[in-house]
Amino acid sequence: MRDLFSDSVEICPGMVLLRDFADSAALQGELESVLMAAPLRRMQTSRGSYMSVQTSNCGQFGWLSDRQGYRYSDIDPLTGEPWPVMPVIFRQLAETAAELAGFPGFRPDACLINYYQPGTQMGAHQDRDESDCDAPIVSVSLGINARFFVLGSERRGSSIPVNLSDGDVLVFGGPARLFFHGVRKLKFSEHPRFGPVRWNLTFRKAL
DNA sequence: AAGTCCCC
DNA sequence: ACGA
Repeated sequence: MRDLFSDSVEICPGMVLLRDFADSAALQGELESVLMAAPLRRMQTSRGSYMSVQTSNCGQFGWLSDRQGYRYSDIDPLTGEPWPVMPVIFRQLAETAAELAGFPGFRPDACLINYYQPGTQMGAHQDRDESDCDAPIVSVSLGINARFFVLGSERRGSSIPVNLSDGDVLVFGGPARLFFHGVRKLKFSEHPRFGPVRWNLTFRKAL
């Protein structure tokens, strides 16, 4: 497709960062529409504690966590309705980024929306609730900067730090598909359009 | 364990 | 470290 895009960095084998690849303003408008139909909520973990991030979903399937554990569902438990349709520009961005990163044919059926405010963090975890781990994960950052970190196949050990800014797209697949990763406690800063918050869109092939 | 707590 |  477009080998024209030069501002890409290989973080580790299977993990590619496309810097400022996404049209942040265009995604922002679609995001607002999605959230009107599927509002943000705070998910509970299986042991009863709450995640600091607030989440929603769009696409055929949405990621859920509650006392039953983690899973994908085609129904939003908050509204009882199917999740909002994945906007065309969301899907096209994810497919193009995956192809550029070396994962052609990616067709996401789920988009998890994570909302971070100052103080929000995401502990080290693996994305392992998808049936097809041959498909990569495409992660789009919007709003203020965040300090992302990557471990390996084990939770312990040293991490690779990655600064993620508005419009950055991180693709991880192949050997990095099941790597532990997370987001450090978000530091206060402001973005001209989004204000003092960060959004993350992660595209997956859930089923 | 996508979190919390506790000790160095 | 914990117990999933």
